[in-house]
Amino acid sequence: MSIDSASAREARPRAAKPKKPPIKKSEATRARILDAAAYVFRRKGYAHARLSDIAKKARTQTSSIYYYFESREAIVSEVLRIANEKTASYVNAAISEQPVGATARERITAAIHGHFRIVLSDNDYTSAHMRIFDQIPEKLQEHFLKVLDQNAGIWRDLFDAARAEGAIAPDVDLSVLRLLLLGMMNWSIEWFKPGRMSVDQIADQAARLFFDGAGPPRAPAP
Amino acid sequence: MSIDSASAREARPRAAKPKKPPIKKSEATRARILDAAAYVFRRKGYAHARLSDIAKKARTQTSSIYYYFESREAIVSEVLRIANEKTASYVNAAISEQPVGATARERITAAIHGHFRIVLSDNDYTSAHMRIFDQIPEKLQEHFLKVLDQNAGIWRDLFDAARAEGAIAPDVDLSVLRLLLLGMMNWSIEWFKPGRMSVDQIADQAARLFFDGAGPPRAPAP
DNA sequence: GTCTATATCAAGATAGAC
DNA sequence: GTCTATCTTGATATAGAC
Repeated sequence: MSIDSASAREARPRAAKPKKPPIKKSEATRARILDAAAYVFRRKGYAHARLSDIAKKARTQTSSIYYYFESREAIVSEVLRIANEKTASYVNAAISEQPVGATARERITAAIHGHFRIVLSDNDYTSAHMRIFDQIPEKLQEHFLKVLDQNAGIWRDLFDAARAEGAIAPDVDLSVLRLLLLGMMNWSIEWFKPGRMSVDQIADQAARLFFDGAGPPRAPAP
Repeated sequence: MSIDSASAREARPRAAKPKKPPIKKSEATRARILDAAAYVFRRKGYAHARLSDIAKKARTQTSSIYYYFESREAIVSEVLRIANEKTASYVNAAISEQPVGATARERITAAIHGHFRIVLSDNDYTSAHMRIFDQIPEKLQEHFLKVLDQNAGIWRDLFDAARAEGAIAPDVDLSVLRLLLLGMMNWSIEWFKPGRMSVDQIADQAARLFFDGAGPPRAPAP
């Protein structure tokens, strides 16, 4: 079974028949199942999510799921693929909203805001990804670790540019810095409760911590 | 079933009988089961850990486990209790190793080192705690969230002292700061691989990031 | 305290009618 | 494409001999 099998279905162009609706029913059902799976995985984790839970949420039957996916694993694989796609495009969008002449610091700040927004959004796909990643079969984990590492490329580029501009001190290890920052952001799903502070306020605090630290200002070396 | 049922067994003093070894066999077996449980939970997560895996690792029988614990849940509860105990005492020890006149910054730095050491140690209990927390039954989660919050008291005290000393800028939100820091540290278990950098080197980078940020030094306001 | 055997149950997956 | 019925497997938990 290919990891991408579920995603390989494309809306194939067909001879124009005015009466046909643009979205086929089967596509809609498949989408409902995926949405339901993301919903259930987010709330119950991978191991405790039953196909019957997913079927119920998708308003269909457990056995009907097998018409669309060949196994439980195929479903989770597709959910994770979509989650990664969403995260990457979200962070990329946040960065490219910055004006052309923006400094590296401004672009990193924008990326931090984008990442917090997606992590703390009510998006079931990305939340499910965080929650279930270390419960899925090893094979899938290995595959998606590669995807994750590819997506980290955007951060590496950002950090390299920041160093070149002098926005990151020369004696800081860029890899560790990136991993510490991502951890700070990703872990927020464990404690964030809407209400006291907005997502953007938290992102501001994090960006400030990232560049300036929590301590008082200190003079540059003479 | 009380959450503490498993821990309630104490080495009860008994009339001195020189021949008796100080550690009863049953205590040793129980400890072996707990060690094995921590080992398996760490590697497989909660849901995928089978009692038979634990029994095998503990060199006993699945059914024998029920002589020591009344359920799977009782085992995990005891593992988590021990994990919390270890973490708290580790961080506390790191702090109290500092000399009496140490600054808040020095004590926080020491605590950061202590926390990284326990998170990235090869201790199965604390690693298992990180891995399985969001897979355990809700009732247990609620209980241990309270324990976690109690343990966070040490960080709150540290931060309050730092603010009083001016080591943390006045416009930083202390709660968010603490949660961001803990996330940065806790997430490290996801990416740390022994080799390139030591745990203490990572802790140094984190402490520096925490107080001074990754950016270049900036002048204090005049 | 430990072992063998087994009851019980839940969940993924499949068959085949409609 | 969807439904009912069922197969199959694997895991927790218990009974009872030793």
